[in-house]
Amino acid sequence: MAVGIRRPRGTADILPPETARWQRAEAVAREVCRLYGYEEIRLPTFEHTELFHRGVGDTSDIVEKETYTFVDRGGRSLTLRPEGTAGVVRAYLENGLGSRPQPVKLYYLSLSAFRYENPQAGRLREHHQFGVEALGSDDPRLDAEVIALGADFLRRAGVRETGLALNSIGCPVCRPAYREALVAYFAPLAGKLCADCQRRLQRNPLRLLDCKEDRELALAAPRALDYLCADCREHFEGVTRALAALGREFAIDPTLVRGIDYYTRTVFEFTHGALGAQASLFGGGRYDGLAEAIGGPPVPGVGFGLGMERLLQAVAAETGPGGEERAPEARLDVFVAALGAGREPAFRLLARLRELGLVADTDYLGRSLKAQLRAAGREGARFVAIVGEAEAEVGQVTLKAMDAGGAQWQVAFADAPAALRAALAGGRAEAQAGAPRDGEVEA
RNA sequence: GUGAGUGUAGCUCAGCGGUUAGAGCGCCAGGCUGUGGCCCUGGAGGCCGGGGGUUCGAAUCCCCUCACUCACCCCA
Repeated sequence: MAVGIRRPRGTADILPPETARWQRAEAVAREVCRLYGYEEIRLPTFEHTELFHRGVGDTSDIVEKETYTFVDRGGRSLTLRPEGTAGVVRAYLENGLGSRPQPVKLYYLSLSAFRYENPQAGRLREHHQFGVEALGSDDPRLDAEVIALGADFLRRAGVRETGLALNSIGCPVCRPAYREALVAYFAPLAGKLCADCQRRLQRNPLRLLDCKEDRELALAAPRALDYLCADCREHFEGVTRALAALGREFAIDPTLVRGIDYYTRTVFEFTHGALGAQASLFGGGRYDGLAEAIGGPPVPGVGFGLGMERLLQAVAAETGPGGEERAPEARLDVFVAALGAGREPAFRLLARLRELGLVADTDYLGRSLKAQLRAAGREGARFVAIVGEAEAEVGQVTLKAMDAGGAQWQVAFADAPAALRAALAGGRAEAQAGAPRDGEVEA
């Protein structure tokens, strides 16, 4: 209200203490990736528009009506990435990662993705994804590994109430037949289909299964699994066997197709009950044709993308309202309170404490001692170092414990850092033992 | 792109035709010429989202617009 310019629709400012929750989730993601042997990749935020048209697909809703596309000053058509996979595959090809040991296993973290959508719960115009891509192998065990990695991440991040839906949508060999079967099934029912579905019948019949208008129709439709070629059937069985070997539970959902065109064979999705209409926590699958589609040699791949905002929403829902509020405060080892002539030496002390690795801060508002102590308490300081007129005169520092006892003693200015370090390391008992007895004052 | 709901202090909200628009929390200060938490007192902070209209008079009623929320579509 106070400012004239506000953030664009569908974007979010992420402030402390919310950023701390992001950092915790990100730390978990890095750790899980490390265990599975995935390394981080960072990519440009925008790519040539062509990449997404050929990769994600012209007939996908994402490219058809949700991209942020612009022409730069050099006349190039560029697009803010709507997802992460196409860029990863492009980078794999462009940087010759095919000549590294295969498979190449990569992850990206809090990668921003842009889609021109109407915002609602769990949906933004800019959101952030944690994703994983394993390139260079079509081994079904790799599909299972990617799924297991995602599941482990969810569990460690604090999400338990989640379910895995799995399906296979075949490959270029078997999909045409399935496509025809779908059209044959839906065509006589065209009159009953919604406007969008009328169009899908022509352009992208698989997506008819996605329609929420009439679940009965979709559930009764021919199933992709029944039309798989021998290779795809074997692959799918391999995935389910591998998941069983890993002890992972899943439910086969014949209507699961997903909205991005590059998927082949395996598709999967984790859903969570606390996300409103946007139940999908993360989704992914195999994309063996993507590298070729964007002009490279055939490179099989499998991966997923996970929405960080939705993840944190799910974590918050499971932690409970109280737990979410109780974000750990930024603890301070020492608050340096300064008054009058003490301000110069106090500022030097502050720098010295930080050099020693203590978390230290001071007052920058010229406040009264009372107010500075209040600030110290608010920031969770364990000790306060007071350097006022009196201390400055005799070259000493008053140290005060901020616990219930509030013990207080004085040390020479030069000894203050060591005394504070000892007090912090040993707790209050040692702190007092190390302090001159006659210097102690009861609060 | 479509539909519904909501816009009042930094936050959560009250006020819903009638003097200078309020509370709680938070922030700052005082109560104690230098001692935190609890308490008390005070202060700062609002073009009542924006524009137009109705009216003697609009935060309040009407219209438009923008934003937010939820939902459709689709996705993370």
